[in-house]
Amino acid sequence: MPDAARPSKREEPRRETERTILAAAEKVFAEAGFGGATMQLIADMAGLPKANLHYYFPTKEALYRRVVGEIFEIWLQAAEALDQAQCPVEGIGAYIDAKMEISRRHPFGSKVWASEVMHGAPVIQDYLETTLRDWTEGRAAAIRRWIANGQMQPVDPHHLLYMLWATTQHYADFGHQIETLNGGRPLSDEDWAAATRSVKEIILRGVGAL
Amino acid sequence: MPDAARPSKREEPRRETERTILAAAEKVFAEAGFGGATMQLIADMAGLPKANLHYYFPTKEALYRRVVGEIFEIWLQAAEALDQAQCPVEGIGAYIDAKMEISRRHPFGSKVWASEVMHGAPVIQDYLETTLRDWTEGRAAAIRRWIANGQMQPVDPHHLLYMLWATTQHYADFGHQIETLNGGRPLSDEDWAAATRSVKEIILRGVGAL
DNA sequence: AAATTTATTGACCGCTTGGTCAGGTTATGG
DNA sequence: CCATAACCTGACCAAGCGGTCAATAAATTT
Repeated sequence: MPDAARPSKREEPRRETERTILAAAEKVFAEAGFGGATMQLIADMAGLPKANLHYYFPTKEALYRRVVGEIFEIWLQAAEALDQAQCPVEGIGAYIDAKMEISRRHPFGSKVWASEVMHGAPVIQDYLETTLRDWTEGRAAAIRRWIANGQMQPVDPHHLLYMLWATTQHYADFGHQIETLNGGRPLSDEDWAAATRSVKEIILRGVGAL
Repeated sequence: MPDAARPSKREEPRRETERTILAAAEKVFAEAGFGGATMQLIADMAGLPKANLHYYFPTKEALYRRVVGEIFEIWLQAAEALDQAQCPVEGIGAYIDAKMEISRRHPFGSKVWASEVMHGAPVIQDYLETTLRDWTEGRAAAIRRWIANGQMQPVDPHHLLYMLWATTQHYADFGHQIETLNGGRPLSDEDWAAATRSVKEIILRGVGAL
C-alpha cells in the first residue's frame, strides 16, 4: 500500500513523525500556553500515545524549544524582504506583505512567540540578545540611510520596526478578537487584502514615503 | 497603633486584602499565564497562606476573572479620550497618549488580557461580543464622520483601531523584547515620550490628519 | 532467517496542583 | 465580659502532571 492515507513513512519516518508532533505541539502551546499545555493534550492532537512523544523529544521544554525556534526561522526569512529593496515603499511594503502572510499562515507560531516574550523569554533570551538584536540594528541602519537620502521622513527606526511587528502580528495574536468583531466570521481573502492594504497605506504615508 | 506599616485594615479590611491578592494575581498571571500560574505562587507573592486566597476567591478561575475584568474597565475609561474630541488629531492623539500611559503603568494587566484573547477568550467572550463590539462600532462611526468632514483620509476605521491597539499595547506585551533591544535597560521617561511621539506622528500623518 | 537496531506502548511513579475543612484567632456588638 | 460572626491557617486529599521503563513490534542489516 504505497502512499496510503497517512503520510508516507517510507522515506524518512523519523522526520514525518517529528513534523506531526511539532504541528500538534505548536497548536496546543498556542492555545493553552506553555504552562497550560500538557503532553497528553499534544499526544491526543497528534494521534500518538504520550510515551511516544518522549521518544522523539526528551522533555516538554525541548519540544517547546523546537517549536519556538521554527517560528523564529520563518520570521528571519521574511525579513529578507526588507533587505533587497532600494526604497522604503518597496522594502517596507514587501515586509508588511510578508509578515501579514505569516500571520495568516502561521497564527499558532506567532502566538507561541508572543506568549514566550510576554513571560520574559525564559527560553529564547539568547536569540533576542544576539540574532534579533543584530538584525534590528542592521535594519535600523538601512532605514536611517533612506532618511538620509530624503526618501522618507526622519522617524525613529526602532519605533518604526516595533510598529511593523505590532501591527502585523496583531492579526495573528489577536485574531480571535478581530474575528469576534468581524461578526464571528474569520477574515476572508478580501478582508486580509484590505487589512494589508490599510496597514501599508497608513504606515507608508505615515513615514512620508508615499 | 493606628495607620501602621501595613495598610490600615481598620476601615474596610476585606477590600484591602482583596486588593493585595488581586495585585499579586495580576503579576503572576501575567508572568506565567493562567495555566502556569499557581495559587501557591500568588499566595507567596501576596504574603498570605494559600488557604486564605480561597476564603476571598472561591476558585482560581474566579480570581482570574476579576483580574481580567479590572483591566477591561481601565481600557474603557481610556477610551473616553476618543469621544470628547472634535478632530482626529486631538482624538486619536489623546487616545494614543492614554493607551501608552496604560501600557506603562499596567503592563501586567495588558499581558493578562493579551494572553486571554490569544487563548480564545474562554472567560471574556461575552465582553468581546457585547461591550467591546458596541464600543468599536461607535468609534468606527466617529472616524467615518471625520472622514466625511474631510478631516482625514478615507482609511478603514476598524483596521485603524486595530493598529492603535496593536501599537500601543505592544509596548506592554512585548516590553521585555523592547527592553532587551534597548540594551537590557528599561525605557526611560524620555524613551517613553519618544515612543509616544513616534507612534502619534506616524499614525496621524498616516491617516492624513496632520 | 537470525541478529540487531529502531520504534511503539501500557503501566507505573513521585510530585505538584486546585481545592477542602476543622479548628483556632481576632474583631464587633450588646 | 461574653457571644456571635468574621477571618485566618496548617494539614490534608483526590486528580492530573511530566517523565520512566520494561516489554513488544517492526524494520533493517548481515
